[in-house]
Amino acid sequence: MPHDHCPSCASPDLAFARHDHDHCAADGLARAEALMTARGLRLTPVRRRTLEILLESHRALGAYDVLARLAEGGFGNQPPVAYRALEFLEDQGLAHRIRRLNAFIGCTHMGEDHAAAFLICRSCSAVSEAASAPAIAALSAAAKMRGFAIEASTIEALGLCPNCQTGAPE
Amino acid sequence: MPHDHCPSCASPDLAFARHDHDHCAADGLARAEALMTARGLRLTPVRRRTLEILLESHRALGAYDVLARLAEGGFGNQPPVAYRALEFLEDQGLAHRIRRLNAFIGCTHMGEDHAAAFLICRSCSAVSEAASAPAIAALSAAAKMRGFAIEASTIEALGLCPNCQTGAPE
DNA sequence: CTATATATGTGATAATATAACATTGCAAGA
DNA sequence: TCTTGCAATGTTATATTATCACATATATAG
Repeated sequence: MPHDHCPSCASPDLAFARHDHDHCAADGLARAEALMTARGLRLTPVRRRTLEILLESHRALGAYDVLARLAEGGFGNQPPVAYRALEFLEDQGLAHRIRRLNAFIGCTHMGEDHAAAFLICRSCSAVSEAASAPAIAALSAAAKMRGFAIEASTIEALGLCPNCQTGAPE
Repeated sequence: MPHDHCPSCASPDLAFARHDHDHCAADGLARAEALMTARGLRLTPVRRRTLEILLESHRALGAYDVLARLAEGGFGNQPPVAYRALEFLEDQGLAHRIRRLNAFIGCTHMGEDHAAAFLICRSCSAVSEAASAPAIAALSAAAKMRGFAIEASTIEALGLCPNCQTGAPE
């Protein structure tokens, strides 16, 4: 399932693939702007810069890493500055929290109204985003048996990305 | 899939069901002892007590909650005491970490050599353990497309358990 | 232009987790 | 039986992650 908005994309997700990352990041930012406009919400300077920082790589960044980068740009350097921006981006589906790493990553499927699953490389820390719908469907069977109503889910897999499978530490 | 070791069990997992919890907890402890013996490892007093504490309820407990309970019993009350015991139990599959809650819960499927998925009630905090194999199978498709090798996974769903679906805060 | 809501800044602190090293106690082989 | 070595526990200190509370600033609607 290539991105229909990204003609150069032939892979299900770019995180592990060599690609024009400048394009990738710029595109993400543009999509975010468009979404915020459409929703009547504001991608303020802190929020925009926070997203920009996250989109610089396909790796998850801790809130304090983000905060340090924000401070470099003249924004406040107290934790709430970063946490608030990150929370906003997460609420809007522009970024995701990776619970396994206590860290955050820019979304690579903005606007696709998605619940996401993540593949996290334990060697290079790259994170690829996948649709979680199939996994949730599987979980739903267990939920149904128990009468449990699922509202949100966290689906993360740790392992090795294709680039790290040769010669990575065990 | 009822527990074959538990004749009174008609449900896939007991966490949300009324049941003889004394039996449930005692059984868990006994199974843990048996497993440790079989593996030639030691369920020392701290570890045993830690497991006992976790098995007292089908709720996840923070490491510091566990620590306080351990201290009551005369064990050390510094964080590593709890974290080490919890880590040991987790490594042995006797307990699980719930990442969404930064907390730990006693395993309800000891010895079944399982990767587990969790259904977490946001109202009463009860946690039910399910097999994660089906969900992981679904994720595997995405992993395969990307050439990613899954080694471990975190699968957690947040929602409402059957007991909390009527009249729970939105 | 002003009232209001939204967003940001700041200081303090809470909650979670680990590092490093000392001490104890069990256990296998001399 | 010793003793030697390893596994487990205890303790101090500190790192990391996250939130609260309140002051200030900025945008937007009326």
